[in-house]
Amino acid sequence: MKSKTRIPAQKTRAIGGSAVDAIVEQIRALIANAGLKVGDNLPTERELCIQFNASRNTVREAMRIVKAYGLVDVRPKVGATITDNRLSRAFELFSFNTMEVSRKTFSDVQAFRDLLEVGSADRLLDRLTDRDVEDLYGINNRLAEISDIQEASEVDYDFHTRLISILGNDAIMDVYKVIKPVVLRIMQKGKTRRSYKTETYSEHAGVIDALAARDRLAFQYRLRSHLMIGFRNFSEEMEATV
Amino acid sequence: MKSKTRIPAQKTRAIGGSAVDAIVEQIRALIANAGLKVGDNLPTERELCIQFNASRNTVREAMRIVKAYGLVDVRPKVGATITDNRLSRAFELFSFNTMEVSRKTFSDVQAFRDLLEVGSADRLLDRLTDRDVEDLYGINNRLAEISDIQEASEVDYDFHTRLISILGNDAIMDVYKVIKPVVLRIMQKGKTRRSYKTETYSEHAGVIDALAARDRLAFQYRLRSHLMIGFRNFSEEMEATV
DNA sequence: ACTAGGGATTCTGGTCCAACAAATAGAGCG
DNA sequence: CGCTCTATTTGTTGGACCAGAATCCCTAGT
Repeated sequence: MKSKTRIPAQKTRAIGGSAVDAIVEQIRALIANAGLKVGDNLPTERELCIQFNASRNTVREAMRIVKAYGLVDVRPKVGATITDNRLSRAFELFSFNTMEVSRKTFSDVQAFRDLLEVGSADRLLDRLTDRDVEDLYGINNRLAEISDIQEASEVDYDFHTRLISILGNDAIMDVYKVIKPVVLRIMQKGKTRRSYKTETYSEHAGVIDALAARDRLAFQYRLRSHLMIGFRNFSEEMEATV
Repeated sequence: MKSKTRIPAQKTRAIGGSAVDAIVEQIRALIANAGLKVGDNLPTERELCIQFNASRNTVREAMRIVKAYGLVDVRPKVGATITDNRLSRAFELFSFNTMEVSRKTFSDVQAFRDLLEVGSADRLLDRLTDRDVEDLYGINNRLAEISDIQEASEVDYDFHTRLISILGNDAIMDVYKVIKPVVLRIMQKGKTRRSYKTETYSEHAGVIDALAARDRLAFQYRLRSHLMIGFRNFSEEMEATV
């Protein structure tokens, strides 16, 4: 056996996790503990090799992950610079538009939206202002003037986001932003089968009417129906393809 | 110069993009064009090397990305199996938050939890099994045997996570994982003022009792009270400090 | 002859290494 | 001031070995 001074990360890593995963975690910890801010630089790959006792390939694979997470921007000669593009990276995950959202993902997300949008009716009506109603009508009217499905889905998403924004809850808004790509995909799916200019439009209008009339039950009923219709379309689609 | 039959990917790659990025794109196209569904397998790394005309390390870095995107699940000897964990990965990007919990963040997150936990009572009771009740009692009993606040908070979090898990909704579970750091801080804050061995414990027990009795209203009332108590504590704390 | 068990083999991802290529920040020079 | 040149850093390559899971194959027992 050759004389090696260092013990490979392979041997020392915790059971169950790969060496790469462990190093990803160490890099995260490094950023957090060293108090590195946006614009600062990480040590070079070779320095990290020494520091983490791993080969350069392993460190590189870990760095790829951290880069994919949008935490660093790495350039030749310059090294890895701290950034924060996590939100935009989250969107990129779903740029794999060639692959369909799986059925379970779809139903989970729709159930989640039902919980958020229908479930928050009380607080929604508490905080509702005339301005909110105006905006919602305005957004919905844009739907009737659009001929592109992609664009119509964006407007549809805007409608639901505007609805949720009434709650004034940043945590919920952030989550809504993250699931935007999936929701868009779901909406596009629905709009290939239905005429958004008439059906989606009138369903939205019904929801706003109920809001304006402060009719909680009507609001919940119409909104839930609206979400469920999309679900039925998707289900049939899946049955047909599979 | 050695006689090489193949031209390195390094040379042939498009301007501006790395070879790894190009291969990620090709894998993506492969999944789309071959019509691979969840459960199917990708070719082996060595096969992909030949197919994409790249070295194994390059293919591996690309595969790491695809894996990080939640599109495949890679296991030794078995290979890369198609999955769809993209939503989960998208949320994972934000698990890096270590920011301070402001008062608004606190109240937003608690309202969010109320929406998720109290709002899903119907479906929760639909899906509830004896096993769930057993587990919840088990977790809660651990609370009485712990003397460390940090650890008690973890158990408290486990309790609420186990509760949510009854829904069988991956999207909601993922969201819960994301807000874990904030929730833990909230819980720690609450537990410095109250005795978790008696108060938190009995509140949880009350919630489980209501579940076991299939009493929806009692469940919602007790769970909401439980969440609100924490809110009141934190509010006072904040007033005092700020 | 047939089947179940177990051991050997093969295949695959995981890690490591030592080069070389390409890009570029920065030093040095005209 | 602008150019070139060098040193450093990331990017890519090909080759090697390891651990472990899947598979095959041989043997022993019925």
